[in-house]
Amino acid sequence: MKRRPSVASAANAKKRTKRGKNAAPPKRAQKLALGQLDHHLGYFLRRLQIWVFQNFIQTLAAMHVRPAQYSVLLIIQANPGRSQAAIGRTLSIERARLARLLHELERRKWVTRRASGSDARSHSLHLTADGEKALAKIKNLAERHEARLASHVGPKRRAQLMNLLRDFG
Amino acid sequence: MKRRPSVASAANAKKRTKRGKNAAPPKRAQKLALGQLDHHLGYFLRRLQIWVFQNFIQTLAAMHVRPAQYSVLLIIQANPGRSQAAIGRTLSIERARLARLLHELERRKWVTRRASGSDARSHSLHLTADGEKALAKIKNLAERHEARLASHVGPKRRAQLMNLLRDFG
DNA sequence: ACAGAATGTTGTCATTGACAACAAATTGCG
DNA sequence: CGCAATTTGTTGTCAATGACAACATTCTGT
Repeated sequence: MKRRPSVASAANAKKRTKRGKNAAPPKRAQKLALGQLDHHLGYFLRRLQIWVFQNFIQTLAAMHVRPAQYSVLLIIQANPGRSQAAIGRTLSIERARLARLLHELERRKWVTRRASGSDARSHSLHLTADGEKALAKIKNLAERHEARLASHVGPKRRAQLMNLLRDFG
Repeated sequence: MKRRPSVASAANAKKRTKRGKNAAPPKRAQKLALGQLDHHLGYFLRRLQIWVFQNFIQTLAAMHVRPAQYSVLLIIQANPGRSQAAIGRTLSIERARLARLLHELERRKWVTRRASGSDARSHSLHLTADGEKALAKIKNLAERHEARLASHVGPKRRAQLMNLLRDFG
């Protein structure tokens, strides 16, 4: 910050007013008007999405699993033997990023990549036994996360949001 | 990718089958099963949020405004003269990031930072005349974005989502 | 008056999304 | 069949973002 000579004026006399019970809250608690932001779905969508991801990451911190990794593990479990391209299409993860993400999962011995019998370019992805075990633990934590989410937004609101968001692909 | 000798087998004979109208779609269109992902609000929340932000960025590409910049401009317009700290608290933008974001808006002559009369540490933020003009254009584009969003998710669903998301923060 | 908090700045690091170039393999089409 | 275009996976790079630490300056509370 550029430091400049103080320009203190008499204008801050009102700061000395002692606050009655309906007066303004202390400065650090003030929230400002949202203006037009109040009419943008994306703003509220993003705020909740950030809350959800942060809670997920914290809740699963013990397993060091991030949301994208979790989603890839689930998709491999539900669709064993598929290629990176198929998984990337399903989750909208770009090829380059998925390749690096899978390197990490392979390094941890959770995922194997075998040669595909039908297409020598592609890998056939499977969970290892370790991967299945880890994913079981991870799913437990993910359920805890989902419960916290429900109590944060309200179970009813959570269900309504699920319905609205799921069936519109 | 590691290149290995082809292991072509007879197993791909079915690839020659000609597809009837109910047969599987071509490989590149296949979507896989979601597994447990289908029960996670965060997954669907994130997918829609990504769609919204990408559409926003594309729709406002002519003005080179990103979502975070837009939100800061709106908050300054709705609350002229406030400090960076107040704006950061409202939008949950971290101090360091907001400082750099405002440097950029100041460089573009959309925002000014005057010395605050009451607190020599803080800046008093205002839109310039240029900033007001630019924001008017930006708001027009943002309305176009919001209309596209409504036609993507359905106007009714959009309204329901707004209600669910807005009044719980 | 003085310790601790707040404000804004700069530096650094990790994650993420996007894009380009590449080798190997497959597909499509004449 | 033969060859161009496409697909698959890999690596490299860049920009945006979020997080955190250190710092000088200023304010607050007691």
